Amino acid sequence: MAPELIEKLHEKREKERRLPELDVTDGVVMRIAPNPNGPSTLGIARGIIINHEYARMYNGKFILRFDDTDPKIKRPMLEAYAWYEEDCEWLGAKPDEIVIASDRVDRYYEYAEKLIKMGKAYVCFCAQKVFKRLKDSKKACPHREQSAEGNLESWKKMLAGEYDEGGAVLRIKTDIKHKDPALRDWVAFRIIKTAHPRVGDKYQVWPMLDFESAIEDHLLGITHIIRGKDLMDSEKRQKFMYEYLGWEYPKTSHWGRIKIHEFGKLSTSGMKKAIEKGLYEGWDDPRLPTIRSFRRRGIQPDAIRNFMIDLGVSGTDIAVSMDTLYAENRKRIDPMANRYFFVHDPVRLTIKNAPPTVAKAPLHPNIDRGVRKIFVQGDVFVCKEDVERMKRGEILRLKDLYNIKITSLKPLKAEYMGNDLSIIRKGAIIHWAPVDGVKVEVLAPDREYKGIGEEGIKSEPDNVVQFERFGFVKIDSVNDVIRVYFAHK
RNA sequence: GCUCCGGUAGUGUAGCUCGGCCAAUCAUUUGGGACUCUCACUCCCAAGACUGGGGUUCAAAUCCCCACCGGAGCACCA
Repeated sequence: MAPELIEKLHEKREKERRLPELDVTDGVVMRIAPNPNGPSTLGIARGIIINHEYARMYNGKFILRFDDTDPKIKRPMLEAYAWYEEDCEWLGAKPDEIVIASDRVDRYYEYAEKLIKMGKAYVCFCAQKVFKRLKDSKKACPHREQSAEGNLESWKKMLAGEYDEGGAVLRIKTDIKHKDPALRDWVAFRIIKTAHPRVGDKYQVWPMLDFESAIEDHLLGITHIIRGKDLMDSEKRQKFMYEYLGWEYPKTSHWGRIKIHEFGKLSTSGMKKAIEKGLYEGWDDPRLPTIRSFRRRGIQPDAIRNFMIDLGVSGTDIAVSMDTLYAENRKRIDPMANRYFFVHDPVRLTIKNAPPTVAKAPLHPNIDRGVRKIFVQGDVFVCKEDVERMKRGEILRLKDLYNIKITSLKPLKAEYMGNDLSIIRKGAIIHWAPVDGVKVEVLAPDREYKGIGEEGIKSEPDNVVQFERFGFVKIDSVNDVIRVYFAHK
């Protein structure tokens, strides 16, 4: 192909990977604002990657902000703060700034007071159900008419801890008759007496996401917000505040629901429960869609990044398959992964008349990195799956070793048949493991595989390798038993 | 019930702003083939879509209306 044509192809491919342009007037400041009530998941990685990518595209700023303002229901996890930083960095999205909401509660109080004084917020003592009934019929509650002074006094009492949990909330006045019920006089602060994992019992009055996020986005100078469409109404609620305070709302766009075939609908809290019950080994269990898990399985950050950028930012609800991510990952790890034999559910195969042989198998089929030498004298292990397909009298090739003829199935026996490569045909080559091989356990999303591998696997801790005819894996730990995490086919 | 958003091949996506160059892009997937001592990689070939109905127009995936389908919000969660 002509070089200029190849050039053109590359150009085209580059274009695919780009996100749609942003409407930029004056710089770009993006943020990802998770609640650290668990580690980052694939869903949050989308937010991290897309927002960071936009900041990068426009030489802007990328901020990681922890919206950890609920010490009770979605209680933050102390370790998760550092995990988020780690995961962002690993994904190639190192934040330029990190902000923690629970450090800045006093500021939120200041703005609350300001809004109360402006007559744009009021302390509401209605029971939740009572208010809902009023709101649904477009009726104001009696507390809405309280004077600014009266509200200020109640607010101070709230802060002083004079009310019980659920006894009072601060509401932002919007339009109680607004046609959209989701926008009518929303809650900005509520009382929570549970201690916060970071700041303890310093505060008993906590802002709701809509309030905290509204203030922070302004203070941090966020120019563009890109997030899930579940937060669409949040924008409409916050815009009332922005108008009262004379601020300009960032430009926004929202993407749809993302569902991953292979993982179903696992929420952070759902995963937490399952881990506590012992169903999973931990947050980085390979069966969980957390970034920590992907990292442990040998999924490359670039693969995740391209995958996310390819998904784009459309408002459509999408259901994606991990196959696409795996294909992306395979392209990256195939050149670097050395090849080894691993036999799961091993069956001992006795070979008659075989001369002692040193098998020489290439570490990589396309790149010359030398060979692995495996000494074999007579017997080897083969996969139960392969045994089940064997027929008596069949001639097979033990890959990189020699040929055999199956002479018996019940006790599995074979006969040495020389080394003639011309017998090789599709489906007649199987892999094997030496009888003195190492014990290997592979933890895969669907099951755990136990078996025997060749000695050389020991020399690859933390590396991604390919177990031939099995799949790509990452060597997790090397002890008496080698622990391995399965990546994909 | 009220409010909002969206519907391009199996899956995701480009095209829609400013209608014609769209018999619709790219990737993945699936099928076939080549190569190969892996069911991996690479390469080649093929398959497969504008939700439906009206309207505007010389011309509609693109603009307008209706219908249908999907999703989100209406929390003292984020």
